[in-house]
Amino acid sequence: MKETKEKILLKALQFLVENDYERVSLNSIADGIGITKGGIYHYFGSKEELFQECLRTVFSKMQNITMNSLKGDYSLEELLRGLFSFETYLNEFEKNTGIDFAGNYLNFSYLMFMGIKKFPAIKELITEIYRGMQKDLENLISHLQTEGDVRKEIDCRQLAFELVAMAEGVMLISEFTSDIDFTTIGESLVQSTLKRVQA
Amino acid sequence: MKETKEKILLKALQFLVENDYERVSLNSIADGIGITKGGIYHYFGSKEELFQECLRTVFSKMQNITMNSLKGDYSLEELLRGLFSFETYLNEFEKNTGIDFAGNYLNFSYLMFMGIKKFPAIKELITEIYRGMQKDLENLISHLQTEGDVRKEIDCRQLAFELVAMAEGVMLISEFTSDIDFTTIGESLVQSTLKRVQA
Amino acid sequence: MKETKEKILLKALQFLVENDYERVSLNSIADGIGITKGGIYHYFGSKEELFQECLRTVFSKMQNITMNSLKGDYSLEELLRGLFSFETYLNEFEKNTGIDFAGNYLNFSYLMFMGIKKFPAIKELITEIYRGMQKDLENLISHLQTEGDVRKEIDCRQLAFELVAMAEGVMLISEFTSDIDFTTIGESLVQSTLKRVQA
Amino acid sequence: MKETKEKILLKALQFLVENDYERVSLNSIADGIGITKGGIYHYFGSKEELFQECLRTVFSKMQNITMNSLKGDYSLEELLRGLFSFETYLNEFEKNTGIDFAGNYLNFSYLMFMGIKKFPAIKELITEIYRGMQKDLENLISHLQTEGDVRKEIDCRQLAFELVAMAEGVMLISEFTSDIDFTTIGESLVQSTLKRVQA
DNA sequence: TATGAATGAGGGTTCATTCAT
DNA sequence: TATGAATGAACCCTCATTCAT
Repeated sequence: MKETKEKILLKALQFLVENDYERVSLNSIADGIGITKGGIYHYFGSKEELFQECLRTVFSKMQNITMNSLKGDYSLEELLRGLFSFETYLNEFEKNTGIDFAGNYLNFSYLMFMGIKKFPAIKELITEIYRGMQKDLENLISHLQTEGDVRKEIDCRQLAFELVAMAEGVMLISEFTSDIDFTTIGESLVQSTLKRVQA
Repeated sequence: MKETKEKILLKALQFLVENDYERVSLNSIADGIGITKGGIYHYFGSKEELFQECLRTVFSKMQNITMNSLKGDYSLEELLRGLFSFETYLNEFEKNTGIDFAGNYLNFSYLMFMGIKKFPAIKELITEIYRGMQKDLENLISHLQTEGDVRKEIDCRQLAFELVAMAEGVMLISEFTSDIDFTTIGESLVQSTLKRVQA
Repeated sequence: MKETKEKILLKALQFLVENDYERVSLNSIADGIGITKGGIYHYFGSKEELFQECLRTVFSKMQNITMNSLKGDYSLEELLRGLFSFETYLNEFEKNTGIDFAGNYLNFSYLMFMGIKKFPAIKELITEIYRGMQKDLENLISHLQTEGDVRKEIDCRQLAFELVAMAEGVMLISEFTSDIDFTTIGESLVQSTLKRVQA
Repeated sequence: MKETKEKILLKALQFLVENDYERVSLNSIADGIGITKGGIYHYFGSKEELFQECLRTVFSKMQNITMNSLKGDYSLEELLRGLFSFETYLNEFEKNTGIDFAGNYLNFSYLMFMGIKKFPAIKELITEIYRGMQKDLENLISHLQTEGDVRKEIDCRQLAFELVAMAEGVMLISEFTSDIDFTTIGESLVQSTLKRVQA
């Protein structure tokens, strides 16, 4: 049945969020879903294959989420506000995967870095995701520019890059800075960006 | 002699940049510097202890670098330009550690994430580094504000946070976006920040 | 198959009789029965677990032997003679375990002491064995007392303790005293005990 | 200085009472007395040599104690009472070695068994001790027999053996039987022995 | 489709021992 | 007389992998 394979992938992902690759044993996965180690080899040729598929699945879902979040007919302000409401991402993600990142951006980042170091193919996937986000954002901004909502002198491509980078950076740094409020930061970024970009 | 201990630490760090923690074996380190596995235990009580000291050293050096980079009597423009000249960091770092990150920010980030997940003590060290950077930056901006170079309505603390986050985010995202130039990005960020902040 | 597990247990016991715990390596056990070291971990979670089960098995069998030896409708003389025919124990034991103690009571004692020092659970088992022996003996003596074969003033419980202690002591000391004959000793003890106990 | 060597021996013994041979490392001994592992090799050619000398010392002291305890002009009752006042042994021993057996006969027995299994030479020493005890006891009893205090038909040699065995056995078994009082047992043995032996 | 026995390579760790100083 | 660096062998243990069933 398909169920078993998906159970394996899910358990693998769950453990991968908690421990690192080498620490996650096929045994623990098998135990976790009530099958035998050997059974895993019916669905995956090797541990690497399993985890590669696992990560591919994760980041595919992530791509869907980010793509959908940038479709639609947003005003500039709505666009920015969506971009800087960081928690939405992880929540959306948890809804789609069933994996609880516990609001922990570190765990998610670690997954990304680990995937990249281990599987070159994953790096391309992730690159694709960010590239897509930037492209979508660029298009939206460009559209707003055409309609006169964004200043003419703005380089849409670069702005898109900056915005994505900023969002990412804030999520990362906020892990190390407990005395600053997420929502305040988000709103502040929205306002300062509006000020320098809005026509 | 002290040489051996430092050779061990250096080799450990070198391997850690390339592979992940579990993959780096004491065997390979020992082989790499021409001693026996058992010899490592003359200097370190365990693998964990070795790598913790290894990471502690790395991040201590990083702290020194970042702290020094934010001392001095900068104008607002100089300050921002220093903040967004990303390559300077890694270069400075390589000069101090002898470790070649090959302009690869991912490897460095991985080191950070791994350290945080594995050693709580390291997390505190890193938190301290970022907190320090933000505090130093806040003070510098605050000073500039007193002198009338920065707008009165700016919240210095929050601006400091945003700037650090942005710098970090750009370095990270740029790893996935090969078609944008680092120097251009940096200069553009300097300009747009000046525009919204300068009195 | 169950065979392998039992082979492991048996080999472990055999080596344990010869060397001490720390000296018996899983390697030697594995080699001794033609499997791999890793194979042992299919049946036992750790070296300790293996040897604990090993000792538990040994002492359980011992319990059975001693219990059976004290059941039945013996006369006082038969009872004592059974108690002081030391070799019977070890012979019986070898029949049940296949382990050759080579008439060497020291090896067996060592097993006991080692088990006690290392595994608290084993200590309780052994305590139980001796307590059982004493209780059974006490009941038998008490029964004989009721029937008028044992003097009224005898404290059955204490006599039981003394007899067990004496039997044990003789077995132990005889290891260091080669110039005294076991059978003579046994018979002599039977006679002197009869003299002071028999009604 | 002689001090160091004795410190080593003493520390070795102390650890040997607590852990078993393989578990006691030269490192822990060296640490325990504030010297280096290498320093031990100035006094002992190997670990085995050290511990053999260590055990030899222990059992030599034991021999002195037991020998002295059976010298003197005792009455039969005094003799027996001395023999069955078990705690005296360990106390005397602790006074001479500084090692605390914590009233724990098991630890002492274990030392004996371990020594025997590991060093054949030690076995002979111990055999000698017991043989000596039996011989001394035999002489004392024989002397009492000549004086008419012990029945004529008693085989002195065998009685000596029995008494030593009983004492040993009681100490051993009492470790497993917590609900019987040492002093009561001792006194009871004295009485019952008197009854069957005294002229 | 899945089990379970077994392998074999490798990992971290301990420790007696050596030796230059 | 003692240190301290270093070795090397052995140890327990883990785990991905294979394969007969």
